[in-house]
Amino acid sequence: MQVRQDNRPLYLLVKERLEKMIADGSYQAGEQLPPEAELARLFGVSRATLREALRVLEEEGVLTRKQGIGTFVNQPRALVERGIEELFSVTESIEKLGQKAGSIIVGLEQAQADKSMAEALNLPVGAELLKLSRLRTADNKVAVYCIDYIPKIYTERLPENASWDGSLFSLLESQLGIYIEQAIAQIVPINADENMAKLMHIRKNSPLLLLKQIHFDRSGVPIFYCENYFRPDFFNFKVIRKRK
Amino acid sequence: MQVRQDNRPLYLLVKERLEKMIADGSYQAGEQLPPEAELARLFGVSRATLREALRVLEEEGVLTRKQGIGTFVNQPRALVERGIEELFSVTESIEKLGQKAGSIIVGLEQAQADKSMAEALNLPVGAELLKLSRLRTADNKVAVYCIDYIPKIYTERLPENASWDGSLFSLLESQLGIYIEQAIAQIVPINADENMAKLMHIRKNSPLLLLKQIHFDRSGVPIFYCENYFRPDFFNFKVIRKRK
DNA sequence: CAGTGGTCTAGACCACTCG
DNA sequence: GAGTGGTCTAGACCACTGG
Repeated sequence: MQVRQDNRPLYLLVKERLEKMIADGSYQAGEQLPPEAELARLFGVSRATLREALRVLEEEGVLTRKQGIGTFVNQPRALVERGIEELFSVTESIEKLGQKAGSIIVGLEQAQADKSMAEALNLPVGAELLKLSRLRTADNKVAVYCIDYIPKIYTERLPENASWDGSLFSLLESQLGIYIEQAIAQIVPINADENMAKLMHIRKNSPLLLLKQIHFDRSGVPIFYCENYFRPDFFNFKVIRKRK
Repeated sequence: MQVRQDNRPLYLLVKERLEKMIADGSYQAGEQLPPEAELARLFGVSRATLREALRVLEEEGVLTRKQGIGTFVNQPRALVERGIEELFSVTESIEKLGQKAGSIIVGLEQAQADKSMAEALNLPVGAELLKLSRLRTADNKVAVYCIDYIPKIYTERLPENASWDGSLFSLLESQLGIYIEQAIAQIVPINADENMAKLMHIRKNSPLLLLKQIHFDRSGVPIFYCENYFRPDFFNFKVIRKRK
């Protein structure tokens, strides 16, 4: 009796078996896999299920499929580093480095949406915002300067004692049930001006990487905007670029 | 003469009809779609085909599906700009701006792979490379400074009269059948030194965006490495960041 | 031409969410 | 329990690639 003790989907099990066979050398890099029909028979699943497994593996870059030719094993990726295309909060970024994340609040003030900000956040011009300026530290050394602009419609629903010290992502999720799902980031190289240099303990004109980001929730509703100035000696930004 | 008969897959037609219905307001942003079974009936296709259409639309961020709840229409994306996560050659980037791409060759010399380069390109240390330095122009103004390192094993297979003026991507594909599929890019903000400033007709210490890229073919084999210095006043780099 | 992956169907059951 | 999307099957035909 063939029982599936695992309640995980069948195609994931197939995917794992394929991964193992590639890892242990049953199928070498560059080699062609057997036809889908044969693989399906081999694993004892329907071709649709096998194809779902192949689809995931192709999406992960393990395989390449070519119509009319076959399915091939790719070279293993040497670099598995997280790229900037994966969104995480500044707090998470610092913790990923294995360092302790901290915050120093520099400013907390009212602001009004100008034309471009209003457009980005889908608000009327002049809508009230909270402008939050913070220095973010990694092991007590300043690593990022963050300016967040959060619409008042959200901040006024936060409890009085809400803490601005940690991750905005966590605050929005735990207090308001808003899950930040993605962001559009604009990448700008910039030099530290006198003020910024003093705040971040770096020399004037040091190069910084500025990320201007609009954050969206699960439904694609823009939630807040921020400008983050990263010290390039603390962070190593990568991105996977794919041809279309 | 070719009349466009519709050979396109059924699921793409279904996808287009859905997109239209969303665009014309039949299904509003935030609204829940009918169940998959009903939609399949409505379009006269099997549920599997309908689901393929939904899968693509979800991948493109148009829809959100939640098991046990339903399928929902997302807010339309305001920004449809191409992001840096899509790979294109410098030539393509300039042409996308609607400007004329040109090249000025600054240097063409032999080089040997040092440890990090050898590791990146999966070559032995000391392997011979061609180092190609070029200024790339947009409407005859210098926009990018490119240094490409291409293993000799590829360049020696190129014809004598090969032109280094245009896109390396095109050259590799047309002459060697190597299709560059993706790249890993490291993003570094940097200031122009005296030499760079003179070459690019900018002021010393102007901020530049440096992209250090390893390019891979379809099978994941590293092909060549390059360093591109972009003038931020010519290029606007964006990236879509997604939470995992 | 033969062989490959790509698409499609009809029907079934499972897993999750909510009232 | 009722309703949703998630998974799975068996079989069929189509479209592309190469010799």
